Amino acid sequence: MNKAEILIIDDEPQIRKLLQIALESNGYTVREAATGKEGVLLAANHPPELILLDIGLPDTSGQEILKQLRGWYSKSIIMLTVQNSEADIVTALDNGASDYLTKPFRTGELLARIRSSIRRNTTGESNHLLSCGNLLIDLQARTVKRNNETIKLTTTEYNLLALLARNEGRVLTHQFILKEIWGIGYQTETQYLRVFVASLRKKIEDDANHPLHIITESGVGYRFV
Amino acid sequence: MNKAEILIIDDEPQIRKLLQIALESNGYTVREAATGKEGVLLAANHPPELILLDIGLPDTSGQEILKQLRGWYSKSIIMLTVQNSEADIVTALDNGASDYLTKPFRTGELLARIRSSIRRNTTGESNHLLSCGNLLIDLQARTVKRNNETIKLTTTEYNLLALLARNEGRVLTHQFILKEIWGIGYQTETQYLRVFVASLRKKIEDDANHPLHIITESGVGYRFV
DNA sequence: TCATTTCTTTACAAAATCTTTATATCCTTC
DNA sequence: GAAGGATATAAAGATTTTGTAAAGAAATGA
Repeated sequence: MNKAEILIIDDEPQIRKLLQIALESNGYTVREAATGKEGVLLAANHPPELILLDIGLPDTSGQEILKQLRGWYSKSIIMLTVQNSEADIVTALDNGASDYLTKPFRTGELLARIRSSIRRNTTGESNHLLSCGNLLIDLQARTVKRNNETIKLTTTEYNLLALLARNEGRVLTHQFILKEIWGIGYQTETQYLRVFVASLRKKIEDDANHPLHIITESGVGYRFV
Repeated sequence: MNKAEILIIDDEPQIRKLLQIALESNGYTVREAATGKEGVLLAANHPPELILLDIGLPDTSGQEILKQLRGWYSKSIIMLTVQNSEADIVTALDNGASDYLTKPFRTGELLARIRSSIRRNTTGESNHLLSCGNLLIDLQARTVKRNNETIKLTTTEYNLLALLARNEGRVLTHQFILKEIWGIGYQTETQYLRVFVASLRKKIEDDANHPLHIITESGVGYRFV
């Protein structure tokens, strides 16, 4: 069977070793690079299915490498970050990162994120039916069903949900969402977002206090699962 | 009752007269245009159920008019041709004509072709009976029954209801509905829509204040269920 | 032609949605 | 466990959108 190739770009040997073991034991083929330069070269010669990129690299900043890669590489790039680096994360997502993981990370979460990222870029975007648990979003009919019952959403609520759902599994920054839904010029109005996320949760979550669909990524944005 | 509208675009007055008599005596409403330009204008202001288009027009060639119409008009267009013009016919079919008739034509064949063309584009090949709760819409007969009693609708009311019902469950935007019923150029006249939705609701809903069939999607359009 | 129906337009009332403010809650860090 | 930042929620205006009635214009049919 074909093993998906994953490229790790990180300067810390222990992290690389840890990732290698976790990934290989789960059926992935792994390549490693200790520097950004080396990583770009490897990616160019052996385009992998997914790249794990450390945000803090010694030679060139991870952000720089990310931009370079995004010049031609269109598959998923997951950033590896340390805690409390929201600003870096937001920049990275703006630069085209697919997702991020905060060190130290649990293997389960790592694998889940990788699976979801790979799935996302293999499935065709053409589908207009998004099904997520008890939710069914029909982008063509512009309707949303929960447990098979059509629920009533306002224009903004629907737009927001559709945006999140189209990017299932991926973190969308506050700024990005505000730009998409309200337009440029509203990118600082994060309170709008909170209000509408709250009302959406009331309508689509079983328990709005423990949301299963719209997940808060504190300091960064929201994620739909 | 509700008569389907047919637009004739032909420069010869005798042909128009002949068609008009044949069609009106068979329950159609007829509009006439002597030039291609005039025809396009009429079609845009009163989208008919079907268009009869002469292939040899004096101002612009019928082929040109056909292409223009097909830019936005999706129902049937039957070309009227003279004998021995196979090449023209092939071009016309390539340009999106639904069918053709060779002059001189027998009335029986004309009516048969028209019936079949209208049937094809009103029903999407299959059923022409839409049943929704206590409503029964017959797209071929252009009648609507509520609780088994035929109710009286104006042409516009019927067209609107049929459009909504054919797209059951799907949100249709104001602009789309206006374009389909009133023609391109009416896409900002949302007030027309409100007036007609109100009068439709009065006729088909049990309680017009709590409509079950025509649902308002605020800021977007209407949905039929 | 004239009466009748249907469509268009206007005006205003009603409802829904959005924005803003205020306050509560959660979470991280010290 | 207290402080501070970020997030959640409720509820009040403010605004936009929708519904309805009714009058004038146009089209239709006898």
